[in-house]
Amino acid sequence: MTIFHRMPGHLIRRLNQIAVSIFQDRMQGLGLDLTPVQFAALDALSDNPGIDQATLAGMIAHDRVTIGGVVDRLQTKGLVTRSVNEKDRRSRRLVLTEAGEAMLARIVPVVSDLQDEILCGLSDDERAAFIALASKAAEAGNDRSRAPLKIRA
Amino acid sequence: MTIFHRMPGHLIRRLNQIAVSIFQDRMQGLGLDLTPVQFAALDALSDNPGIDQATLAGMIAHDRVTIGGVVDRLQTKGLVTRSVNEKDRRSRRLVLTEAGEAMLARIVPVVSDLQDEILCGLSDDERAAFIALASKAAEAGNDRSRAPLKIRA
DNA sequence: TCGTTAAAGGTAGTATGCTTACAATACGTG
DNA sequence: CACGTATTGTAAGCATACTACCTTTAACGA
Repeated sequence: MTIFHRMPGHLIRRLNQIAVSIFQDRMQGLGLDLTPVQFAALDALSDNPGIDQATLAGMIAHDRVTIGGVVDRLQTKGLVTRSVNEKDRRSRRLVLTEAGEAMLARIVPVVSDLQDEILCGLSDDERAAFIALASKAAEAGNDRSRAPLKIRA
Repeated sequence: MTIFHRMPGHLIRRLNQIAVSIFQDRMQGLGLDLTPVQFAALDALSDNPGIDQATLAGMIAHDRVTIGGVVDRLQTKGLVTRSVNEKDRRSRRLVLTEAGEAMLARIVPVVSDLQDEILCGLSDDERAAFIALASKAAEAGNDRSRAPLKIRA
């Protein structure tokens, strides 16, 4: 065990690797093919129907290019519709299909449930402490990210 | 702010995004083109010269395929040599070049220093608490990852 | 109205980080 | 020794997650 393994950068990467793997296992268990970003996009679109890709990107802290690809795949799967916004022909209006809403309703409880599994090594108190610290750090570092979270006013 | 933004999975992804961005900024500040994985590989190889790609992958918790590509790029940059291990012709002996050792020596203090910046929103006590909790969670979830950490005996 | 600026989405290119599959090589037991 | 098995590296393919750049379109000031 070198000091490398105690560095925040490494630990955070490891936790992310574990979280993504657990997410994938759960989806596979349901026979679904959905990634964490795709879930985030569906969730944000359900709460904010009709937004464009750049706004969506800001809501879930991704860059526009990545979200373009994610929306492509959600559209191919029939979960999202993408149409030119006639009020601003640069942007695309994104709306969940019925299948998209149904998919989201089905997986929301699963995704909520799996969150505890990511931190299964921690007690309830420790998990709460971790979430509080992680929230604080993520908020403080928001502007250091390439794709900051942009919460609408 | 939806509940989504308080989910460990999202927070961890955000922290990783922030950490990678800070790493990239620091490297760019030094005029270098080195990624976090590439640093991890150089660090592990400096301590364990002559290991093969699979062993390296286990030491830094990545899969073999990813490390194959990383080593490719380190070799192209002249930081690592890769040669067939005559004792086991399946594997490749990886050794840092002088340039690789020099590069590592140059960036180790920078990388160590930047760790605090990742968690700049936390006080010293909070940062220590975060690291302890993250270490515990990462260790507990190690086997859930697709590429678990394999510490040599 | 014209010209500058800015914003949205796209393409191309790079690097992670995986999956599956396969060739070459080593290793085990019968 | 032969055969089945395991391991190393790699190829092909997919999905993030970016950068840099370009086109289209909108907004705004003079």
